[in-house]
Amino acid sequence: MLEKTFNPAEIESRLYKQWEDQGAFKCGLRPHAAPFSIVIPPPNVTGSLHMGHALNNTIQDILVRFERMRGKDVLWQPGTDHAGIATQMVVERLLQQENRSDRRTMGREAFVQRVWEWKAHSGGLISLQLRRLGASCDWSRERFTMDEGLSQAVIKVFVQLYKEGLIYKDKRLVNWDPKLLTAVSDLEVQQVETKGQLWFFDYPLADDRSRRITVATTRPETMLGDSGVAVHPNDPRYAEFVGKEVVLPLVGRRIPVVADESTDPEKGTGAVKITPAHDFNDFEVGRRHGLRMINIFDQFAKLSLAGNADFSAHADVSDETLALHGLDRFEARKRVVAMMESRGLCSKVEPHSYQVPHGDRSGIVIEPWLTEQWYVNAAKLAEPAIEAVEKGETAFVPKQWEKTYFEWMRKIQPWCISRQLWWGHQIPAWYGPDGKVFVEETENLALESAYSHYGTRVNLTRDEDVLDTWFSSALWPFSTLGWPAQTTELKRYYPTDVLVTGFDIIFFWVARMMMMGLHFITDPQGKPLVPFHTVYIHALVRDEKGQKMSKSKGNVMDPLELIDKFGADALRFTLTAMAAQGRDIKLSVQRVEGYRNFATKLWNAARFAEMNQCVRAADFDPVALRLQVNRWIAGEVARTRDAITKAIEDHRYNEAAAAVYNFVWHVFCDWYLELIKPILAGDVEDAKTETREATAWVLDQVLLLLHPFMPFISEELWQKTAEGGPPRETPLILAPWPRYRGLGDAKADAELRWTLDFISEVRSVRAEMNVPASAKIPAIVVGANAESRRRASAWMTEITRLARLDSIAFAQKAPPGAAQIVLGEAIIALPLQGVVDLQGEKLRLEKEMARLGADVEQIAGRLANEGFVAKAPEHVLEEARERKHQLELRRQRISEALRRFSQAS
RNA sequence: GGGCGGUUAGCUCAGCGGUAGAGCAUCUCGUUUACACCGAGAGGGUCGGGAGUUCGAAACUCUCACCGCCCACCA
Repeated sequence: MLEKTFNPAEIESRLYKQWEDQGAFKCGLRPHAAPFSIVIPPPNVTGSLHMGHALNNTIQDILVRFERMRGKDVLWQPGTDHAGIATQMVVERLLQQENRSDRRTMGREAFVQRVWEWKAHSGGLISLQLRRLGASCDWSRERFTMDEGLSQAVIKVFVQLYKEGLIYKDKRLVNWDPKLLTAVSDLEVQQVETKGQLWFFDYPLADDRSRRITVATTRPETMLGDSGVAVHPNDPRYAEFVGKEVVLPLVGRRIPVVADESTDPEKGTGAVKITPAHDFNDFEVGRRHGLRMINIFDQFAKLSLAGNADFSAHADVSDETLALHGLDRFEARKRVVAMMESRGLCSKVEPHSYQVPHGDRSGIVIEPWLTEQWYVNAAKLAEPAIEAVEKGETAFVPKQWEKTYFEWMRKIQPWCISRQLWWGHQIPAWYGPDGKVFVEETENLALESAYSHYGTRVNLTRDEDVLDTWFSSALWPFSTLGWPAQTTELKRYYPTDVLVTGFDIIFFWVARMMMMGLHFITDPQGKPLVPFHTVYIHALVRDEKGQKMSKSKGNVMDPLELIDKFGADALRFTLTAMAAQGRDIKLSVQRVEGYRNFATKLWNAARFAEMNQCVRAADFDPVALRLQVNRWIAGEVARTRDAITKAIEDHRYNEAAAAVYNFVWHVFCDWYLELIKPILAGDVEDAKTETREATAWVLDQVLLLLHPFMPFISEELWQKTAEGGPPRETPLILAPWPRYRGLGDAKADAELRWTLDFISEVRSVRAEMNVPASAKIPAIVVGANAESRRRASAWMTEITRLARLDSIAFAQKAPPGAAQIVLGEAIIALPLQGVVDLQGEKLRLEKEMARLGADVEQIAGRLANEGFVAKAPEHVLEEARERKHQLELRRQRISEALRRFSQAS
């Protein structure tokens, strides 16, 4: 017996456990079937489920459940990412709260140990939360990017790329995060629009201190590191200065004025101070002109002047300048400005808005800083990755994202992969006494290598840095399958089929997986393999006002709360229904509530079936149905099945959801169940039996078709409806996706269409004429042909019930004072004397007449157009002619009705 | 500056060259025993402006306006 109300919370955990216990999520259950594989975008081990995850994993789960039902051998590979910076920050904060020693006093080994402990106890919470969503991952294969095996893959990749010259060490400017004290990659830097000021500083000419060149800057404090001034070669204002020297105020250093194409005469004063060690553009200018790189900051972005050869060696550096030593860069800014002002060298200050780079994790201003780091030659690896998408080996859906991918890949910069952190994959590089580097998979191999290099045993010290988290994520599609070992899983499930992800990590992740996959994995013939054939890029989930959800805005919707309140199925269905391609999702609680109602609706339909003994029959064959209503609904099932199948194949999830929703609610519940009530209540046993079986069958099909979207309620009903019928062969999750042959009956469809129209039209007129629902009125069918008379008689019970009529009669003429409805060639007259407002009815008919007139005119115009008749395809013409015919027929009937109407009054 | 989206009913959005759609909201009616988390019905749109292609444009092209997002610029 089904409970009166559907209670998702009660069934969800029970069913999920059941599936897991049954091993339903496991790959390899169907060794002879075609494989279908998806790797999950590994969430951060520190993460908890947010709306983006909910959408991302709902889509994956739909695909996975769909393909599993289609009989494939499905692998949904789950796991988590060690998330270097994020995790290290979490544990450091924890240490701080516990008032324990910080990581530096703890030491590296102890700290890393502590992170592992944290991971064991609190990490991976998100894996549990994914289960609540219903994600049918093969948890027996769960992986973590710092697992032994995956770490092996990381080391191997690093070493090989190094030996191929695709990984190298370089000293250049990096994005330095002075809070996290590590380099970060370009992608981890966010430009933030900032309101600041533009200061105009005068630099006196060395030869003639009365003359000055004025530069404009947003970063006055960096002037201490200036080693030149650049002007545009064609700028007449500064032509005479080029080649001369100016004296850097506060420091006294003589620095040259150089001409450089990159200088924009329009910006600032057209003369720009050059600080090669602290600005990416200046770095290039400095390199072109051989300017000195003067580093004025330490790792905390504090001024570092004392002991700095560029300052202490110069006698003309004032004590006041040296007193700036140790100041934070922003404090230094104020002091430098004050010093310049007091010397009369700050000629102007303007308000100025500009983009300032911030660390996306730390949130503080990034400092370009000169350090030695490890880089990947991304441009080289990008070549085959670009080509693979060009050739369609990997396709993006929607396609427009390919452009984004190409844009970035074609001007890709070297990828800085070293991080000055402790949590992560330590770089397999060892240094000899003279600083020579040995990159090997193990320390022993490095020692061997060093031995043959030096000819004697030496001590090596390992590089302290770890790799960017995305380095290991880039290997995810094959490292999780066991690579570098040539496992059977790797052979069977790689390349994976679909990657489902958000556009925000196309660069971070998708592009890098393409590069690494193509570089390291080949087929038996040696042809490089893409990591996935399709990349489905989904929208971002925003709040109902379209704002990005964020904790600081307080507009975060917690998927788990929504699951608690409305059920996982409702949340999943909401996200699916709204997941149209190419647009962000604005999520509102109301929508979730609406789809919760949908689940309840289905539940109640199942209860209705149960109450009416609609039990599945063992040898049921929908093709053999006899009753028109049952033949019709079977055809509707088949159409719905095809629509859903196609929509999922095309990644149009919202359309798939709409198709199943519309069928269940508006076809099955609103019409079919209402139409069969008289049969079920009647005493024609054959009809009753057939209809019960048909209803049970349709409900079964609904559960099958709905399962990828709403796995819980469908599985629950699947099991509950097993009672009394033949035993279920499998749980729904493993049941086959329906395929039908021979369903769809044009005659039944036409008959039902006619009947449904009859009912709808009468209802509509009744409502418009304010006929009380309690008033049962007669209907008189006028001018009906034999078929319509047959139909009216055959469907008498259903029509009178649903249109609330007391009888249907036939006549040659409509009675006076009746509302009249055109249905095909016939007119349905509703004698409403006394109940109806005659004037109102007349107006109604006239209104319809006018509307019809306009429609007929429009279509007649099209058909009168020679071009249309000559060039439009035949089926379009045929449709137009048929429609015109129908409209004219209808117009004729209405005009007859109007005439009769005026005769009567 | 470079690139990519968006503008369709009050709101949120589908619409993939051939009769303008859904959900929600609104209004009217309804305790007909599956369901008020319901049922029946209704109102509401010259598809941002303009031009073009086409027999035919909400859809394709161009252009303008406004709104987003991404990337590159700390003068």
